[in-house]
Amino acid sequence: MKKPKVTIYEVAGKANVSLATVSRVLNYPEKVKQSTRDRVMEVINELGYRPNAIARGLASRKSTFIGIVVPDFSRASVAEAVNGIALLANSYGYQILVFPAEGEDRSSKDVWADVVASQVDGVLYLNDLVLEEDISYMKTMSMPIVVANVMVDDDQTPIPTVNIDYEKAAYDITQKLIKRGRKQIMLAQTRRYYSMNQAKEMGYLRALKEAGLNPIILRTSGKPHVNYPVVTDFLRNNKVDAIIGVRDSIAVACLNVAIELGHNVPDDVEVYGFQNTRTALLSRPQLSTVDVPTFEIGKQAMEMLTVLMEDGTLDELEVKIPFGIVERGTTK
Amino acid sequence: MKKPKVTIYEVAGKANVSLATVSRVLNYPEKVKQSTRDRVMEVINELGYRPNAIARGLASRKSTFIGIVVPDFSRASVAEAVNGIALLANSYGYQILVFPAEGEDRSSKDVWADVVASQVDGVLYLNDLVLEEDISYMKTMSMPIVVANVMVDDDQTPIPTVNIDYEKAAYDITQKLIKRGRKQIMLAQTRRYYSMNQAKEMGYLRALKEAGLNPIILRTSGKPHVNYPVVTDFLRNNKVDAIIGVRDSIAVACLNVAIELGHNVPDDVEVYGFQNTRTALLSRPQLSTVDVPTFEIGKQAMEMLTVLMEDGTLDELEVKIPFGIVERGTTK
DNA sequence: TATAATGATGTAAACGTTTACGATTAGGTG
DNA sequence: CACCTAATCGTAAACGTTTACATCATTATA
Repeated sequence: MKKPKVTIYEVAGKANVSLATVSRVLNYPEKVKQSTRDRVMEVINELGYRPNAIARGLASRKSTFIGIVVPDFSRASVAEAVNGIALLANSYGYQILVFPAEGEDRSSKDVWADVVASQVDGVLYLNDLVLEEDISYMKTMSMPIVVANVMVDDDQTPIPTVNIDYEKAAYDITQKLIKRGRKQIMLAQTRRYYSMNQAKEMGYLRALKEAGLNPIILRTSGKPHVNYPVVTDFLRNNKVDAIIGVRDSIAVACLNVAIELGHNVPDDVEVYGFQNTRTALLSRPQLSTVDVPTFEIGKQAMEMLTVLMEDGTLDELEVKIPFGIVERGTTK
Repeated sequence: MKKPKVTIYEVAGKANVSLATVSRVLNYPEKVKQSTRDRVMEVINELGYRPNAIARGLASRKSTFIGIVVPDFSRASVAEAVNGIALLANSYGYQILVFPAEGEDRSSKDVWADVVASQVDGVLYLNDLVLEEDISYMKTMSMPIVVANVMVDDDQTPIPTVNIDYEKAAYDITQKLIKRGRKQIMLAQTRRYYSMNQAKEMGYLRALKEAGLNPIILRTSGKPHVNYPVVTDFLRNNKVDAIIGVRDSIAVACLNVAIELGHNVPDDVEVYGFQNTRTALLSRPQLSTVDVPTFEIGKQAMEMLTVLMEDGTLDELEVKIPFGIVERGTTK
């Protein structure tokens, strides 16, 4: 059963050429004569030879590995983005190494140390939560990095990012609600500080201010079971006629509570979410939400990373992907 | 900004020892005298030296990389499992390479070829869908493989697997429904063939047969938007008093349709799902479901893989993780 | 005190590639 | 035919580690 790995030497031997030639047919086919190229390729197929990626990485001083640093795979947004990344990475011949940044016992320092040790050619950072510590590590790294779905506040040392314009998205939906006559618009916000959610809050506040309305912000968790009582309590004591959840799951939690408290959705209260995940389709009524093209974000980020790795330069450092607003049953 | 990578030579030079000694303090600390070990460690920290994982892999003939072959990251079950895997992999010093198996243009052959080229020390296979082709590739591979959340039908060449007993889980919930007097129990099944879903169907059928009841099986998609019309149509024309969805999302879709058709849940019809994802918590009423400890499955699979990679032998080839049944608002 | 055993370190050969450089050959050119 | 250029290929030195083996120092044994 043990398959002895076939090396470049055996291919070279069987094809009556030097190992350098074999290497060349793989890497610079145009540099070798058609006839020998064919002969070598035949042997390669016959023997099922696959160059050892490790040795190749060592010799060429580039690993063809890219790293993805993520806090938590189970977040829907990152999983989709990884799909997008994988698609492109593959076609560019890169392999993907994942570095889960979570875990109490793993500090940022450890994670980044692992990243440099692994010799990846570039890094994609997909954290929702902006860690100052991570940002400062990124700035000292010598390898290409692009950051997706995170807003980096500091403008001193710009880092390539790809995002949607969360501020504007929040502004847009808030304004829509206002135009439809809504006056008590609540924002269901996360308790922890996420740069993206902060941006959403900014957009929300800007729209309210322009209309001369007062903000109603409820800071709570992202987890349904802690959400329900908090939201129930809040909605009992505060009159609202519209709710914006910074995530679909939070929006749906609010939606459910509102309906159980006897409100009519969307007549009495309208609800918007953010992300357009599957949960938005599985609520009753179905959730209106901001459509965040996570897959596209991942693809774009990977695209930018490849040009960086090929020593190219980016014409745009902070890319904004267009977003959509999908109206379903929770709005009018 | 360019950080010249520090190599083992520089550490050796600065600590006045040979490179072999440095290597030893990292790999076999007990083999070097305390005093020199301390001195070397000091230099390592000072210089921020991290061994080049690639070179290490080449020299030691093991990469400390493991590969995860998955069809789709956005599936909730795999994302959670990856979290579990990552946790353990890290503590064992393994890095994770992901191989997305999806994509029309990528054949199984390509994927597995990439896997062997990457020189991973072991592979975790997380596909829901059992591809005969993949199974046969796995059997010819010389590296350790463990398969999680997939049922491998063929018992000829046993492959290490970790799972929950889906057949029994389905049997259990079906039986529960029967005991509560339900007679028209519908199974909302996927159209494509998934080995796990097949197992669920078996358990469902077994319980029904024991009770002398007739099966009602609806084969549909996993996607909400195609589900709704199909399920609506079906429920209009068939009387059912209980629904089991092979996935939470399918169960919730059925739940929503049932309620919109005027049925009372859980009085007129009860609903069970499978997986216990976040969607189960965000439905109204909250979904009763089989709790699949995906995270644990991932952990266990990784655990088994490490013993395989250390040339150990597994005492149990097909591990079954215990499951739970959580009763919420859609059952009585 | 001589010798054996052990412990601590150094030397150098691997690991499987890529790639600079040089050698050879073939194809023109005058 | 002599010469030059370009195409083609081979030789050998990297890449940064691990590790078998050799060497030297130290301690225990007789």
